[in-house]
Formats: sequence, C-alpha cells, structure tokens
Amino acid sequence: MAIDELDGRLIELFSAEPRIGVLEASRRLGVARGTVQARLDRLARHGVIRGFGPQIEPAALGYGVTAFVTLQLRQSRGHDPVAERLAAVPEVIEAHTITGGGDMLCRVVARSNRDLQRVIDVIVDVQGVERASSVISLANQISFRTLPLVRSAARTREDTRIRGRARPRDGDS
Amino acid sequence: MAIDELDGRLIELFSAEPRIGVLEASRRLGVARGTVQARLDRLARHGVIRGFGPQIEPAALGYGVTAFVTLQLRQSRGHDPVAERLAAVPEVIEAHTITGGGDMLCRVVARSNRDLQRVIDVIVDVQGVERASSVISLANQISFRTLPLVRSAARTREDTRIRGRARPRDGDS
DNA sequence: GGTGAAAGGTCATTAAG
DNA sequence: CTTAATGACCTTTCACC
Repeated sequence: MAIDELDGRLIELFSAEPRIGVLEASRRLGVARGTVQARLDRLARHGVIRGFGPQIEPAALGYGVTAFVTLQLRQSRGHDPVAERLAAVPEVIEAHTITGGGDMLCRVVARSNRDLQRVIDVIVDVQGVERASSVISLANQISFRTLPLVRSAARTREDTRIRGRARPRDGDS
Repeated sequence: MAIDELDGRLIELFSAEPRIGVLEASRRLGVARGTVQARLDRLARHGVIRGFGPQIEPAALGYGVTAFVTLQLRQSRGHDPVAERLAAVPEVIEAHTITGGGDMLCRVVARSNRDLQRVIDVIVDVQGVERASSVISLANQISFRTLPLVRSAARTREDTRIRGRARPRDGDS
C-alpha cells in the first residue's frame, strides 16, 4: 500500500506520543479530526498498522540473552510441523524458513548463557530438527525500527507527486 | 524485573484489545482501577512495556522481502562506526554484533529481490564492511512474539509463590 | 462515587480525482 | 462516480477531586 507524507507524519506522531489521541493529533497536523481517523482506519485496514499493543522488552523480563539459531531439518518432513513444535517453546520468539545452507532461522532468548544451552537442547530435541548452530547477539547496535522505512515510503510517494511521474516499478526477479 | 500473574493477564489483555482503557481493564480483571494504573506505570517504569506505539508492518508498505545479512568487518575499525553508517540505510531495520564467523548480523527488507540486490550493494559499500553473505526469508513461520515469554515469566513467578521457594537462579556462565 | 472535560463514532455536506 | 476532507452532533469514557 502506498502512503503519502501525511500518513508518514501521522505514524511518526503516534510513535512518539502514542497516548496523544485523535483530536490532539489532528490539531498538531493541522487537519480535521475525521481525516486523522480516516487515515488511521485506512492504515489499519491495509495492515500497515498492525495494532497499538504494548511493546514488550524481553530483556526487562529477565531474558537478557538473544541468539540466532540456524536449524538443519531432516528432509523427510516439511517445515510446518517443525515450526508448530517450535511455537510451543516460549523462548523461540521468531522463526523463518530461509534460503541457503540452513533450513530455518530462529530468534531465541534466554535468561543466561547457561539457560540458552537448555533452550537449544529443547530445540534440538524437536522432531524433525537435525542439528542447530547458533550465534549469540553481543550487542543490539540497531534495535528493530520501522520509522526510517515509513519516511522512505512516504518520501518516495511525495517524489512521485513532485516529479509528476512514478518511479520505475520493481517487479520480483 | 519479576512479574506476577496479574501483570501477565494485564499485558495479555492490552495486547488483545489495546484501546480498552484503564477502567474497562480493571473490570475485566476484577481489580480496582488504581491497581491497573499502578501496574501499568510500574511495567513502563521498569522498561517491560516499552510503549504503545503503532506496530508497522514493512510488508504492507511494499517491503515484502526480508533477508538476514551477515557481515564480515575489516579488523582495523570497531563495530560502532559501521553500525552508525548502517543506521543511515532505512532498509536495515535491525543490527546485532554477534559471535562466530561473522561480525554483524543485520535484518534488512526490500521491495523485491532485485531491490534487495541494491540494498546489499549499499551495505557492502559501507566503510569497514569487508563482505556480506545473506539468506532470504522464504516464510515467516513464527512472527515476532513476546506473549509466550510473558506467560512463562508470570507462571514461573506464580510457581515460586505456590511452591513457596524460588527457583535456582541462573547466573551468566 | 460524582463531575467537568475530552475522546471516539457517525453523519451530511462539500471538494477533488 | 468514487474517494477523501471537513465540521457538527451525540454518546461514552476518562481523570481528577
């Protein structure tokens, strides 16, 4: 979905001050309240805004260790049943199937390095998992962010308006 | 920070229905209004709840391709200046320094596989980056989640209360 | 627990693509 | 003709006392 500069400012504003409310936001942005409401609805409807749920920090809960675990699976089974079993492990907070030598990449957290060993043992014990190799995150240099992306998407859109023509469209290669 | 079962239910409730409000939450949980407010304040103060900002979905913005890029850096320089330059690339939405063969692991998004090539080129051009190897996410089997962790943390805490003694504490190994 | 203030939902009207 | 923006009305909820 394409977003314009107003959408971008709206997202930035609500990111900076989530408790601001629609009315105050409309004042700050200099548009009608209904406009803000309509924009928010549209962004939510198109899935750009997934929700306003509380963002939980695992480290603050005691899970200070983050690791990325690459799994090799047994060929016999598909990815899905493995993912289903991994989903039963609370410490596995993200999982992707990937290209390359590995079959899956998981983000896991643990209370300590020793605890990480336990978590990895649990993962390796999952049916269909052949072996696991993990790297530990030493520092989170850039923590998950989407605002630069939003700005970029909004600016691109603005460019097309200013320049009067669309940028060359990327198609999947 | 340790959380109890009420904290857990509170977080789950606000995750499911963020716009619920303090008053309604107190009704649902069967506690006083002030209690909910105090709990929320405490969770926010301790950093467990980072905020209530909108959660943006890059894919909905047109960034449908996700990749994990492992970087080897030139030994001469530290990680920080590289991270700083990577931060200037909007498509780099996360970066960690890591153990193992690589020096850094980045999560990047792109509009297409062709666009990913462009992003990787930009990353490789960053001063201090020796080489980059990337794996593409084919499917997001488990998308970033923290609720199981919250439940686990709350349950553990509840266990200690029920069983009357603390679990053996994990110290970093 | 009551009260003032403000939020959100909805609508008709108007403007623009 | 479809989509979006605006201002107004009304009901509900919140935070403060």
